[in-house]
Amino acid sequence: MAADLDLGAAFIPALHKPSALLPIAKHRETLLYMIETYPVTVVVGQTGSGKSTQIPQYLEQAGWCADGGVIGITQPRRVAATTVAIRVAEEVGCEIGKEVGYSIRFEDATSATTRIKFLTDGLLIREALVDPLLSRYSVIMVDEAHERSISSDILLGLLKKIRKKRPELRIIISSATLQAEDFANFFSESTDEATGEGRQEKRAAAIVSLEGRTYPIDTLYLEAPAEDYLEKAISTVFDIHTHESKGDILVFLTGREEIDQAVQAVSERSAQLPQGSESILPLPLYAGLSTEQQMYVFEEAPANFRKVIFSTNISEASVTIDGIVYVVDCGFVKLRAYNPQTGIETLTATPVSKASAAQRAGRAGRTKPGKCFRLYTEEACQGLSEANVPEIQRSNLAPFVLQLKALGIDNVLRFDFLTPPPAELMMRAIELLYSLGALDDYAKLTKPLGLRMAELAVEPMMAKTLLSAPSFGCLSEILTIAAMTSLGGGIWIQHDGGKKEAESAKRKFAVEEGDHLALLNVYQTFITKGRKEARFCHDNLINFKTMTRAVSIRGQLKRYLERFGVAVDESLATPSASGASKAEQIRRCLTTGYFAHAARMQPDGTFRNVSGTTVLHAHPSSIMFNRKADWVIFHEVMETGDKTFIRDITKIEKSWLLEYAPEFYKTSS
DNA sequence: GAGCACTGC
Repeated sequence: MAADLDLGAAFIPALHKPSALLPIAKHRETLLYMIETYPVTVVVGQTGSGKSTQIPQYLEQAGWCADGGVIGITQPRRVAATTVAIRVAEEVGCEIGKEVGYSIRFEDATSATTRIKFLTDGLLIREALVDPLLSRYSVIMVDEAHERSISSDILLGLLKKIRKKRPELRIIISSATLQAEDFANFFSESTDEATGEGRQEKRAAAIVSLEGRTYPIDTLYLEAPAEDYLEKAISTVFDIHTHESKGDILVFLTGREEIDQAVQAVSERSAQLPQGSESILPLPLYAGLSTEQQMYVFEEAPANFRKVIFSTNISEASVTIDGIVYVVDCGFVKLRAYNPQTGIETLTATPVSKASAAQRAGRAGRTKPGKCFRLYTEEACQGLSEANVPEIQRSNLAPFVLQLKALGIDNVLRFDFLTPPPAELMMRAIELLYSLGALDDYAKLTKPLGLRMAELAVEPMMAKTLLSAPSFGCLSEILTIAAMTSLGGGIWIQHDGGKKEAESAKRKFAVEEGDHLALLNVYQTFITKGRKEARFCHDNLINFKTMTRAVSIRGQLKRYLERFGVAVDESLATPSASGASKAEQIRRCLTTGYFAHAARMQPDGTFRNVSGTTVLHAHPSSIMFNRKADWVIFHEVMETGDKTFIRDITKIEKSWLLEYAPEFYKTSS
C-alpha cells in the first residue's frame, strides 16, 4: 500500500476542479436538449459532479434568462445557498449580488440584475405567498431533492401545480440515484382534480445521469454482529491506525454522549501506542459544539498525527471534511419522529437506510480511493430500508398545513404530495390549527388571524401568542420571547467541565415565573449591556452570535407585525421594574397560544399532561427542573431514551386554560 | 438530579 502515500497531494479536490474538467462538462449538450424538450428534468449525480454550479451557467448561456427570467436554484441549507452562489459568481466573474446572487433568511444578496439566484427551499415557498406562480423564474432547480426535506417535498408539489398554468416553466430536480424514477414518475402522472384519480400523461420528465464518483471505495462488513458498536468503533479505529496506510478517519456515531465517550477512550488508549509510532488525534463533531470547536476538524493534523473524527450525521450531508480516507459506520442514526396520538416528538436511534449508508461510505472517496468499515454484517445491510422515511411522514405538520392554506390550497388532504403523509398527521395538524383559531369550522383559513399566523416565521402556537399580545399590552416582551425560543438553544456557552459555572451563570437570570421570563431577562440585559461591553457575554457565558441572531429574528417578526398594522411599543422595561402585573400579562398571553401544552406538577416533582396519561419531566435546563409549581405551559416536549422532557416552562393558573381555550378544555376539565 | 441528530422561514 506504499503507493498510496502522498497520493492525495497529486489530486485536486473535486470541488475546486476547473469547470472544464468536471464530469458534467461532456453532458452539457444533452442537458440543454433535455431541458429544452421536457418540462421536467431529473439530474442524477454525486456530490462534486458540478451540477449545482454548472447547470445554472449553462442555462444562462443558452438564453434562459433572455426575457428577464431568473434561474432559481434551491438548497436545503443556508450555507449551501451562499457558498455555491459565491463560487458561481467567481466563475462567471461577477460581484456577488449582481448577475449571480443568493437569498436566505436575513440575507438578501440579489438585485434587479440578478439572473442566477440561489435560495433556500423554505424561502422559495414563502415567495409563492406573494407570487403564487413564481412568475419571475424561467427555470427552477430543486437541488438535493433526494434528502426529502419537508420544504423540498412541498415545493415539488407546488411546482407540479404551477406547471399546469405555466407550461413554459422548466423544472430541474437534482437527486442521488436511488430515487430518480420516483421524481420522474411523480411529474409524469397527473391527478384528476375532480375525481382524485391518477392518470398517465405523455411522459413529462426525463432523467439524465451524470458520471459517478472519481475514486473507488472498498466496503467491508463484520462477519458477526457487534455486541457494542461503540467499543467496536474504537477498536476498528486502532486497527485502521496500525494496519492501514496514511489517511484520516471519519467515524459515524449517533449522538453527543457517545462521541464524547469515544474521544476520551481513544485519547486514553492512544497513550499505549508504541513509542515513536504515529499518534492519533481524536476530535468530536456535532451540532451542539460552538463554531470554534467545530473548526478543529478542518485543520490539518500536526505531523505524526492521524486525525480521527467522531461525528454525528452532521458529516453525512451538511459538512464536508477533506482528506478522509477511512469511514467507520456504526449503522445507526438518531431520527426525529412525531406521534400524532400524543403530539409528542421522539428522538431515537434507528438503523440507517441503504441510501444513508451509501452516502456515509462516499465520504471516504473524495480525494483518493478509500475504505468504509461497516460495523454490521452484509446480511444486515441487505435488510436495511432503501431510504429514510421522508420527513413529511414523521413530523408535526401544523406549520406546513398553515402555509398550504395560505397558498390557497384549501383541500390539503388532496394536495399532490410526492409521498402523502399519514392522514392522522394531517388531522392532528388541522385540529391544532382549528383550536388556535387559524381555521374555521369549514377548515378554511381565518382572516386576518390565520393568514397572519401563516405569514409569521414562527410555529403556529407562538404565532398565535404574538397576535394575542397587543390585547395583553405585552407585545414588545412577547416579540423577545418568540425570538429567544425559536433559537432552539445555543444561548449558553458550554466549556468542557465548566458545568457548575454554566449553571450559576444561568441562575443569575432566573425568574420565579419560569423560563420564558428568564429568556426575556437575558435578552433585555444583552440589549442594554451585552452589545456595548465586550466582556458581558464572556463573563456571563452567553453566546454572542446566538444572541445576535435573536436580535435579527425579533426585528423580522416586528416588521411583520408592523406590516399588519400593529404598533409595537418599545419601552425598555425589565420584568422586575414593571411590576408583577406585566409578568402576569405575559403568562396569560402565553397561555392563549400554548394551552394545548399544559401540565400539572405532581407531588413527586414530575408533571402530568392534562388528561393525566403521560408523565413529563422538566428538562434539566429548565428553571422548573428543581422548583415547585402547580400548573404550567411549556414550549416543547420531546421523548428521548425512556423519558419525556418538557422545555421552556412557565407557571400559569388553571383557570386561564378555561378562560382562553374553553372549547379545547370543555370536556377534559 | 441530568441532557437535542439535522435543517429552515
